Amino acid sequence: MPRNLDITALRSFTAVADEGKVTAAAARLNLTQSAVSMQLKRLEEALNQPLFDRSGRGIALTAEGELLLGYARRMIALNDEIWTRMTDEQFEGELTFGVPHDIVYPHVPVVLRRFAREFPRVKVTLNSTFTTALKSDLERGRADLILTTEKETPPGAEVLEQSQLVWIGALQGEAWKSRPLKLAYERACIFRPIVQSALDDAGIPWEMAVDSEMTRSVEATVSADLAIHSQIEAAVPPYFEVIDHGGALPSLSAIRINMYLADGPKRPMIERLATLVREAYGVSGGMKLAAE
Amino acid sequence: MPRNLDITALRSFTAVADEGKVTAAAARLNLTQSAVSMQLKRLEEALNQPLFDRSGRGIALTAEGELLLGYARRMIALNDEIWTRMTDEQFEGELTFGVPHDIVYPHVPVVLRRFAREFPRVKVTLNSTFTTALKSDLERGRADLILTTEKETPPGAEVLEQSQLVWIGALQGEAWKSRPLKLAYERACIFRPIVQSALDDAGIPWEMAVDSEMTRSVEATVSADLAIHSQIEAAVPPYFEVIDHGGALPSLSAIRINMYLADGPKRPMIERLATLVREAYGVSGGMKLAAE
DNA sequence: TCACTCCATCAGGATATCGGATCGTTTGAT
DNA sequence: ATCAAACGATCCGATATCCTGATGGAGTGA
Repeated sequence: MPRNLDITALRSFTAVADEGKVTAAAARLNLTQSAVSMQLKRLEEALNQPLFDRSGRGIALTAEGELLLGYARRMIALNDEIWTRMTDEQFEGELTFGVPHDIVYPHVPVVLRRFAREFPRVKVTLNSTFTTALKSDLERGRADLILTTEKETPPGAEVLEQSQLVWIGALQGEAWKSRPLKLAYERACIFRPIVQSALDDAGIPWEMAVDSEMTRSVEATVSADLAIHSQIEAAVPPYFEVIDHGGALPSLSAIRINMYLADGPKRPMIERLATLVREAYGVSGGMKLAAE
Repeated sequence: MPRNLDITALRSFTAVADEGKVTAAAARLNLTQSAVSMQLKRLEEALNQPLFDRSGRGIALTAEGELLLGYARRMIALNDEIWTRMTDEQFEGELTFGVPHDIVYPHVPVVLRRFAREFPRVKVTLNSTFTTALKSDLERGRADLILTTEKETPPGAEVLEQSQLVWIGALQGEAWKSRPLKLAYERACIFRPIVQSALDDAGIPWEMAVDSEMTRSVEATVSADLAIHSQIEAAVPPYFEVIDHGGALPSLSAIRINMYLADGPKRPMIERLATLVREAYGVSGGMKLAAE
């Protein structure tokens, strides 16, 4: 006794149920009438149930057949979903995801992992530079989805999180006490002008201890307690700590993490990636939910 | 190119994914190693995707394989659900459903129809007599589920609806104005003593115009406007109407529609039937929902 | 380096499935 | 009442599919 249903037979079954005639169903399926008839017979024998009422012209479902019909449709739908998911071109390709390097953690790795699980045939390239570079990438079509750190949320952007910019340094570091204050920033870091003008306004002398292109240099310098840096409160790496300066340093402005989506044929997958990002940041994503 | 997945192959696929080895999976499936190996090959060829990573000892899923694994489990689960639903003895048998004749409408036909759709292999016998007879049927195991009309809700019963007992008569009938008041009731009708004592208390003379075993006789007499009857407000048939007596007749007591479930091996299906009854009466059925 | 394990592949045979033809039944028109 | 058309079940021969058992090659640990 076969324990497994044959999807082909279920297709014939639903076709016959729809048409009410074996011959018509067979024509629609590009099969012979005899083939379809045999499939129905096998199905009935396997389940040991009469599925059709053959009295009279044509062929009508029995109560058992009605029950199976619902299940058969679900089965076929699932089969087809698997098929498109695994083979359809729509679900393969490449996506470029731009994220400022300082907010890659903690959420982005999780998002990438989940997305890869859902769309294994899509290769996601993570591009982590600075907000300004990312925005130009998006405009030129060199990125499909970007996150940014900005003071405002311009039109076309979607805010994921609003967080405070805070001073950070080495664990139990003392560098923040020295004057002139030693800073370490990448050249294009968007926080750099914010920090500099805040210090100028507060009348605190400062100097750029490291003025590099490389994130590594900055990290190393801060780790060695030779300079301090600033970071969004929600994304401080574990090997640094927020400086408890007790008012000795100026407060920094609030910063928003924004998201921008590119348009185009890849939009459905971009939306899906964006949804995962929203979930990671704990944003409801109301529209998407409402649509389902 | 096959558009339909083979459940057998999916079974092998999940077994291999679980075991991590083709040989072990084959043993579990009572198949040869080569058979399983070829099934995997066919799956990969059909989907045109590598599902396993064969480098090294054993065999591990690729990202595509992981995606398929989730789907495969759903597919197999659905297949097995269909199989048990269509062939398992658990879902065939007979059920006796006892309902007082005067509340068969409007809900019972709907319930029976839905239940038959869900369990075509279960034959439901509808037994409609009087509340007292139904309760004794249930106690003697001659009924699996009964509804009753009673003033109270005894322990072991569940109230479905509380409704007023009202006077009914023929459409635009005048019979309620005559004295002595002409009544038509079946001999065992549970409403009969209620009505009689209400009339006695109000000092209204009455006589039993029809005192029959047959519902038909009662209906015919009332339809002919020769007598009046009483009925639960929520279940007045369309060919009768509630008498607008303006206080000339006494108010009748409130009546509850209760439900009793028999215990035993058929309990799961009885529960399901009870759930449909609750839904029809608009009762939440909290416990059942909480359990899911 | 040498067994040992594990998987892919090949050849042969059993089984399943399909297409074409035939037969019996129902149905509606004459 | 009769008959032709429509329809589904079934039989037969051809083919395709799938399984078993055997063989070979690749990786692995002593």
